[in-house]
Amino acid sequence: MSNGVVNGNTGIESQFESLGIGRSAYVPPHLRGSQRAASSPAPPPDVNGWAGPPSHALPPASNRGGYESRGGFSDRGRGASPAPRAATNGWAGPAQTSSYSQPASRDSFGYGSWKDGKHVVGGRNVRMEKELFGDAADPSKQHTGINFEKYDDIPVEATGAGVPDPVLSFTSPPLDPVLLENIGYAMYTTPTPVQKYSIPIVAGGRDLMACAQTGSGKTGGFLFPILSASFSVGPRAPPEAPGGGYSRSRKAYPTALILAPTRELVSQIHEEARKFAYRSWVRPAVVYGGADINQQLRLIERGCDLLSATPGRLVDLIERGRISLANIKYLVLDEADRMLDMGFEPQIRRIVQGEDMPGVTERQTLMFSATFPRDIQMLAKDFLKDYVFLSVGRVGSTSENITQKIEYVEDNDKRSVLLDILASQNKEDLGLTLVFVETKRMADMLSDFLMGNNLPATSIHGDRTQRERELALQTFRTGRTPIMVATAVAARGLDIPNVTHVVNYDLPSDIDDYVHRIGRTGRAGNTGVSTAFFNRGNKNIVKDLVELLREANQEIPGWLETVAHEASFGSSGFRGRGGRGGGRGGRGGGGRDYRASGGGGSPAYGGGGGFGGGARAVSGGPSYGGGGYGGGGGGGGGGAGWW
DNA sequence: AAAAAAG
Repeated sequence: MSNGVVNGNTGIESQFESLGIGRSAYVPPHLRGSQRAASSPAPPPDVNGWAGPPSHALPPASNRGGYESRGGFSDRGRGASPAPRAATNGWAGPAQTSSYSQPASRDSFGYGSWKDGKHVVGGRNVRMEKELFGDAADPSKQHTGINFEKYDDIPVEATGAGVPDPVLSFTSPPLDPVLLENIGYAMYTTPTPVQKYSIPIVAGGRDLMACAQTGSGKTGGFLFPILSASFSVGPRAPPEAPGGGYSRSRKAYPTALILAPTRELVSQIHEEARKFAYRSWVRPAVVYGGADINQQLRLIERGCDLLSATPGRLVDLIERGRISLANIKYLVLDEADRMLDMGFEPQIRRIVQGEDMPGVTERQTLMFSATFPRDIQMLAKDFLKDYVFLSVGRVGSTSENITQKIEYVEDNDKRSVLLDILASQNKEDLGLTLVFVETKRMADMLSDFLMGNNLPATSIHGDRTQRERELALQTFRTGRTPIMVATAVAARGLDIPNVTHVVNYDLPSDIDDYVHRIGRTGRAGNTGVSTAFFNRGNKNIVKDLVELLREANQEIPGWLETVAHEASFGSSGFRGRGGRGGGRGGRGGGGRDYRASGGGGSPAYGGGGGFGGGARAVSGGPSYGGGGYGGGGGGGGGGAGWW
């Protein structure tokens, strides 16, 4: 037993290290923690005592002799590679996995391998487990307090030919036992609705189009089945490799590719992939812009089986001949609608259709998108085959775990009102506050203002360097700067535990953006508060906002209803229903399987408004037309209106 | 209109 283990001292110094403060070498987020490990002691024996290990799980790693205390694990130094290290310290534990037969291989202790057609599972590694899964001293990595009952309220609808029955729990089969163990370490106990469906769908070899948002367990929804199958089936030999074996070329041949719109999102997906690939042969890798490309190249060379990437940097690396997609078995497009909004379509089409990626029938493709407008339907038609369509309701908006407040605040008063809010919550509320603004300039100005008022704030937006962005996220996550001012870069997808308050200092003009923003709090069934500053500049969102508040059973200020009524009255004269895109359906689902509703030819082109109350995508008119987007409204006769 | 992403 590891009696000599000392706890504590995860303190200032190591935190500074992990933040890159006081050290010259910049450490990207996906490498952080491996440095710190050298100076931080092993966790106490009970730290890994998560409840209910699968029956095949090994005993807690701390039972195997405290090899860490021998100090042979120093990862210190530049680069802190995630690649397997020579195991200088064999543990004396029981030989419960096949990896024990090769104890000194570089594949031991956290890294597995694939040998002679079999999965050789790596031994456990306390340091790595602590880094990947967190512990009591570092809860920023843990999904504590997940309210799984809330998840069961989320409506899910699966359509398509031969949809497999959803699974009800994490079991083997269909999931690989090694993956189940990792799911246990991450303390996920029950699959979310998306996962219940996606696991058998992907395991059955089907393609998937899912309308779902982060927060619904989407990342696990694609990582679990992909990793599970990869663990069991093993790598695919690169087609170009001479002699059939692995060539020693410097080109990487990932078998799974995940594309996502922002660097932070890609980084976050990679962190999840690292967790669930623990001890397996699969080496996750990540590439995105704004970071040193040579360091990314070095890391890719050390292993690149499951690659998370932003499109631009990936294209760059393909052009340099350092990544080949010829080996891809699994392709995931995350936040597909957002990627198209950001103008990534040419690059995505190039990656999927213009390079060496296997064709649609030779790979499995999964698309995730919050909405299902026509351009996404087109993409689905081109990239997917006979797919199952999954529609998942919203987590945050329809449930009542986020208290949404709307306050009328003129632009000139916003600063002082924000100070009031922050001051009043500071006393008892130890959670994090995320403040959304519309412009990068405002983000800078506001965070400067807050800091000038002795409030620990930081900011994140696209004009800050990648290093600054990552540092901001890190200090926010860890609570060193519990206030973060953000632009749209942080609106979607980011999963930051413990955000208790979201302030919409500037309301967005798109209700979907609003939903995403407030969804940064009240995660996973926890409660959260959202405050929005509303004034005459936000007229364009008022109708959808009121509708949403009503749906979510929130209190609606009388004045807001008045505004909504008058705004709607003002525009309804010539626009019928008013608002944009015909409104949303009853329960706020992400979209609708346009294939199911028949209606004759060329469904890819939408056809028209034959879908009562479905997603905005299939309502009449072009997605961005009609003036409901921003403009419109006011001019047309609202003269007697509230303004 | 702004933001994001390749440099």
